[in-house]
Amino acid sequence: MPLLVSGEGEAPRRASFPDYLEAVKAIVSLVPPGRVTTYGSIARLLGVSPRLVGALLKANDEPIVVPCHRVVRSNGELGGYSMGGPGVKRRLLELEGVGFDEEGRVRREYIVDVADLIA
DNA sequence: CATCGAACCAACC
DNA sequence: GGTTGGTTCGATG
Repeated sequence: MPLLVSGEGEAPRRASFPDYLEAVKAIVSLVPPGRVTTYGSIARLLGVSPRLVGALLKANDEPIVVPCHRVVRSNGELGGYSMGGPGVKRRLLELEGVGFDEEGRVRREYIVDVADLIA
């Protein structure tokens, strides 16, 4: 059951890409530095498929204002990164204080669910 | 731990 | 009009 949004003076319509993009931006910016969240976590909150979240972040216009590097896979692997490759992504996270294990995965204790951030 | 399949929407060819 | 993506999750061996 997807979200419903209403533009000003416009009939309510089914939320679509740009709308979800806004939501994701807001959510990602809630994640504090030194912590990471997952695609699935966001997806559940918005009621969409995790795949869509990936597509959203890829379509993200401004990676600077929306730190998409703070979103990783649920098993701790980095996932992809459109700009600069995974190496850059890992460096950024390390810079923020996120810990990695020998396998190159984010340690569990650094991963938070967005649900927790709201609660 | 590794593999398989299904769910979902826009972009791309 | 078909394939692909920054994926996930449960089931199975």
